[in-house]
Amino acid sequence: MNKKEHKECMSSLVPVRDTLDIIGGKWKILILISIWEGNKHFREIERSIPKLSTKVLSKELKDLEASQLIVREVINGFPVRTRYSATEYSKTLEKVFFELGDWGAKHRKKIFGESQPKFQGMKI
Amino acid sequence: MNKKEHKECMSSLVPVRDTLDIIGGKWKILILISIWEGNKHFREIERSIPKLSTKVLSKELKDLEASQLIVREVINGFPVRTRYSATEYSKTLEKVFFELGDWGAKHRKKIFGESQPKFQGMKI
DNA sequence: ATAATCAGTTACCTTTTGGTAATCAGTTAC
DNA sequence: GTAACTGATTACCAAAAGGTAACTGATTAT
Repeated sequence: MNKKEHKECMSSLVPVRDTLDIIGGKWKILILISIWEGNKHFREIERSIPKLSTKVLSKELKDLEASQLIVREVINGFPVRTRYSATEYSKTLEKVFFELGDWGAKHRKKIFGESQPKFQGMKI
Repeated sequence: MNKKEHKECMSSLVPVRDTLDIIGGKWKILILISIWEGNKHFREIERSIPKLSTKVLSKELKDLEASQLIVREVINGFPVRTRYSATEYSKTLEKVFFELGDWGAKHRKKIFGESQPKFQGMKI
């Protein structure tokens, strides 16, 4: 066994980690999907995702903005409102999402049989 | 705005979360790739991944085994050895990995330009 | 006047995660 | 006989993540 090659062979993994750093974690994709589905405002997004606190939402939105997946606009008005929207760039994640969802669905069948749980039953 | 639809629309997300629960996190894919690349034994895998501690590796291997992505065999012998190997089933993750890596590579280019960091430079 | 809405921020505390070092038993090399 | 290797497990501590509740300031509805 040639131990020389151990460390170098892992470099293929860096981009994979990059992606997971950006969309991984408990909330990022939930939030992205919520915005894709049409939720635009802070409270609206918050209410669309059970158990998500304002503090965490606030932080995650900043992360997503920094990754250029969403845009934040402040609308001056009576009660100040902000509008979050998904960028064109965020749509490049479509294939990634499709594969994640596809594998997850098949895996769920393999493990649990045919049952398809509701969002409620999700362990968050 | 019809608030009725908020909760139901998120159900598409469940399988995506399932997948991320299984291969997400700091170490899971690193370990899987290490095994795919040919590392078979506990110490061998440990040494192939900088900064990975025995405690965490031990836990992650159990998780991966529970997800049926790897198999653990104990080989009775002089110093007891264990052999970890990737299952056929783990190969169904190929497309997922490809998309994760592909998006990550493009994203890295978008953010940093052409530079391609070594494994060493990885933030772990 | 009082309460509620909007979009957050802050302080405080708990839970989870992760790292370090010691230890186990058995065997081999020096 | 002493050290080192194998594959872990355990106890102990540090850091990170996450939850709760209070509060901002302006406005509108009761």
